[in-house]
Amino acid sequence: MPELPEVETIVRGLANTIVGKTIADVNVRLPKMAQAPPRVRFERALRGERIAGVTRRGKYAVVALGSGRSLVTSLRMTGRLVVQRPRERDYPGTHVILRFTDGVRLSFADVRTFGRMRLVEPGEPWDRDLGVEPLSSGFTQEGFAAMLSGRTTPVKAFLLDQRRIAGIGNIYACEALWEARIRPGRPAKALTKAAIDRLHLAIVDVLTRATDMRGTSVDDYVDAAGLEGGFQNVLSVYGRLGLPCARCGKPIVRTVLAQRGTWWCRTCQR
DNA sequence: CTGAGATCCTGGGGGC
DNA sequence: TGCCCCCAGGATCTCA
Repeated sequence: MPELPEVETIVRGLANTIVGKTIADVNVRLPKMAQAPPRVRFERALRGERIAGVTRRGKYAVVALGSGRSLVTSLRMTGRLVVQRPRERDYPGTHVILRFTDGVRLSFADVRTFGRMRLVEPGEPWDRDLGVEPLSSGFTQEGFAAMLSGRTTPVKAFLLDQRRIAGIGNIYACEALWEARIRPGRPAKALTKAAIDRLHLAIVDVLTRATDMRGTSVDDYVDAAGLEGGFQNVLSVYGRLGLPCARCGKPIVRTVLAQRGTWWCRTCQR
């Protein structure tokens, strides 16, 4: 499931390969996957557009177009954005294809069809409800502490709330809480200042290390070139039910919190 | 406002 | 071996 490090890796790959290209035609095989503003036709609006840049906001990949419009893609769990050479075979489950004038294609594939591409008008505040970028200077210890204060919600549920911090998903929420030695079910407001600072540091550290390793491939994730990431080899808790905690040796447990599988160490996460 | 629960999907894994 | 069932999970919506 692509979270911030995976989307960042995809976006960097796209920035290196498709910027400057011009869209020759667009093929939408599953209409719900490709949304456009009222009275705008997705395929027709994109035809002839030049790719001006590719950036990331939270877990969204944002393709800036020459006209000032943007193509915002949410990959959800199994979505893939992959660049393909001319005549290269389509990925299984490809629902939207942008073909450039040089024959290269950008394919949007998703076996579960939860992902979405959305064409956005210039200046449209599509990311209004997204919180702070955790790897930006705007994510401070003080700001984080203020967000947590008074909240009764379990700290893990808080980390998954994209309106507060944008980009953390289930894998990195579990990993950051383990690194900070905090029990996932602990109410946000019950964290001490020391614990808040540990968690702030752990979030930045985990996301940075995972991005450096080009993300985590546990099931479906691949980057824009179709390559897997490397962080799945160094996970501390996620998916490691029964395996020994790297810190204390006790077995990792799995519980359910906020309707999500939650892996953690009962001994060293308090 | 806040939080809980349902919903969307289908490949793959577990159980028998 | 084969088949069935159920689960994974991000965003969005509804409801209390």
